Amino acid sequence: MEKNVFERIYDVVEHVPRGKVATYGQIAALVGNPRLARVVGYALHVNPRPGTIPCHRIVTRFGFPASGFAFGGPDCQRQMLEAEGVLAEKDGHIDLTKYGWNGKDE
DNA sequence: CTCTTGACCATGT
DNA sequence: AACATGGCCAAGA
Repeated sequence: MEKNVFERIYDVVEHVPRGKVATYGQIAALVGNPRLARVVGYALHVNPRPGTIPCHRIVTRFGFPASGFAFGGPDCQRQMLEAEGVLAEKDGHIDLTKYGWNGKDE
């Protein structure tokens, strides 16, 4: 009995440690298929559990907030990340080389 | 019930 | 190296 893709996505997203960011592809890869990135975006789009699912920690693989981010605005996301301890670059993108979650809690 | 779109990423030309 | 298309899963019309 395998859980639905959504369940896995939420599980992985919630497992993202504070102070780090994960990319859609990373989540999708951990879920099982790196091509499921679209479903990951859709899963967060519905966001059935706001507050439980840190959508602000999920960015594209370039470190930029995804298009159409409709939970407060891209600036709001940067504020959240800074509050988490993730400092964004001057370009507004996140340094995935340092803050990019490896899929393991340190 | 079938087709299209969707917070994306990877591969092919 | 850059542009275009494919692919996966799910939900809306």
